[in-house]
Amino acid sequence: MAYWLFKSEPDVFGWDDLVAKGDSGEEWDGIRNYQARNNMRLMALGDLGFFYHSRSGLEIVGIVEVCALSHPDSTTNDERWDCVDVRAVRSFKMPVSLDQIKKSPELSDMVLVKNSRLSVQPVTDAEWAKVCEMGQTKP
DNA sequence: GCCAACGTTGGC
DNA sequence: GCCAACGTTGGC
Repeated sequence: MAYWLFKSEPDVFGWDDLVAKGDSGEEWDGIRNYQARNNMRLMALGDLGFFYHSRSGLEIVGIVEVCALSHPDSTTNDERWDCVDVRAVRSFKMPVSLDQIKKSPELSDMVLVKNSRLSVQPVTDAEWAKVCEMGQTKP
């Protein structure tokens, strides 16, 4: 199983919005970046991901699960763009801020730090464990 | 709200 | 195939 990180602006679609969608989850649509799309194409059912609030908030607030494999993005007719569906699994007890992540030597290689523009990105097993620990949340 | 960094587009 | 121009993202 692989780990990922999904970014969203809370003013547009935040963690609470995904939680409100319940177990059926929601399309992670609107991605118009090849690297992000390619990452979604690599995802398997049951893969887990962090949910990160960009622009405002700047913290990891929850864990999501991939509940539908990559499929055409329903918000466009452009067949280049695919997306997965995700559903909320659990909230972080303590959100983990970008600041904390930047200060943690173990997390200095996270894509979140190194390529802040990539909105769907891979997370290593070690990074996953560390962030969960910092957030006092079950991995 | 600004702007640096990055990605994409399109003329040549 | 290069690269200037443009558009978008996201931290600050």
